[in-house]
Amino acid sequence: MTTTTPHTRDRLLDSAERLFAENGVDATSLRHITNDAEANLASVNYHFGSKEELFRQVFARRIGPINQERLRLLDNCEAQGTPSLECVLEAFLAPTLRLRSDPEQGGEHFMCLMGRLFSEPTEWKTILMEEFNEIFQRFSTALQIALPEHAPLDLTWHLFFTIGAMAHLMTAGDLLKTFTQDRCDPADVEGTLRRLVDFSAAGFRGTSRGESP
Amino acid sequence: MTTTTPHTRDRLLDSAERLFAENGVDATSLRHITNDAEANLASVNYHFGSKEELFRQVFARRIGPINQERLRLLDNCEAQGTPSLECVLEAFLAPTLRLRSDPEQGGEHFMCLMGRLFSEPTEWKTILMEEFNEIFQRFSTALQIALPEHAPLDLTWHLFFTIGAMAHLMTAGDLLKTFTQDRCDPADVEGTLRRLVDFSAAGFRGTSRGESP
DNA sequence: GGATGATTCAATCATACGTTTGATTTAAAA
DNA sequence: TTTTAAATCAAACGTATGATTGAATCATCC
Repeated sequence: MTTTTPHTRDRLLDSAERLFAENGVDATSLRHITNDAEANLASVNYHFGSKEELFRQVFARRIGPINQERLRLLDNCEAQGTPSLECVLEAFLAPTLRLRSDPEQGGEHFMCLMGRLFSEPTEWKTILMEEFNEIFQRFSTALQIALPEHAPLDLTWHLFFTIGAMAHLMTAGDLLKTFTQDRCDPADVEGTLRRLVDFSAAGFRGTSRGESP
Repeated sequence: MTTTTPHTRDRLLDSAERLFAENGVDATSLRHITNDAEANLASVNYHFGSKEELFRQVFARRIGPINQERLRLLDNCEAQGTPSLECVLEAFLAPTLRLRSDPEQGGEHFMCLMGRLFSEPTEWKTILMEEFNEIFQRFSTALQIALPEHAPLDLTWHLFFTIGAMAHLMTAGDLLKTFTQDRCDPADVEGTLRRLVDFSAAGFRGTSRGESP
């Protein structure tokens, strides 16, 4: 918003995003961030006022476009009449999972950071949830249209499970790759997305067979 | 292992477990812990040597019995011939989810702590994974027996998704309750367990219908 | 009861933290 | 060129951290 902007502010956001993701918010000091960004220690408080506000801005910079993309994809689904379950789920999951292959941006770091936020103490978690409320409501109704015969309460539970699987991919995807000696690789974003969409869709629709052997 | 044990050491473990779960490992200081446990600051380093070792012991105290219970339940499944998918999944999920209703213990705190560990920086995460490796291998083969027609790679992906949903329940279950104004309540442990088992089982078996509308 | 080892305690260590200050540099406006 | 505001800088603020010390206390055994 200033007349001419040196990019110190953006370097701070980039470094903070990466270090928050790699080491956690609490474990990342302003000195780590300013060293990494090759900026003065005081620059954080000059540009952002506090560490908490820096974190909020790191988050706000990315979450808006991501959720916009979610709604855009959902609109695409609904434009062709009653949307399919798979289409709705993909609209929800794709924008975050695709961050992993964000072209030459730090989207991968943000993905990891956002995933971790789900399990962070309440203080930070509420920041995430404020932005998520609208999305949650919007997709809940879309799911009810896609699966009209299911109880709304079931859909809520199932969406919650799906979010859990998504968050786990965001934070521990590299671990899966290590564990399986690269035979499962979340870096194949579209393949991973298809797998998660199919798994969740089957879960939403419910078991197709009886239970006891 | 000493002759007579005052219970300072146990009070430290209990307080650390609770505070680590509520505020995060990094954000919990030894002074918070010792104040809560009504012990002297130096007692942590006397009994455990360091904060990291305290954390390891908090974790080691619980994870062993939990994983033993997992294997016991899995043995129960396999004792009756070829185990059903639901039985195997329940054997995997129940021991952690049931921590929420642990009788007068701090199991709920540990559940939250363990769930967060999945998304914690590598340093702490590896501690979790060392203990998890055997369980992971054991249940992978059990799943292959329960679903012999499925590719092993698919089962690995699906187990990963299931773990994600489980971890999300452990760390953000209270959030689901708040969001739904108590209409979804993870405190109903057996009901929640049944929902997750059914959801995952359907996901494992795959979609029962076509995709496009 | 005195000796011995285990535990607790207050006090302090050096280091790191987020934040603030006031001077200095930079760059656009007059 | 002078003026003015934005931006950067080194230095310090007070507080908190994990760790350590050596004396004091406790319980136990000879």
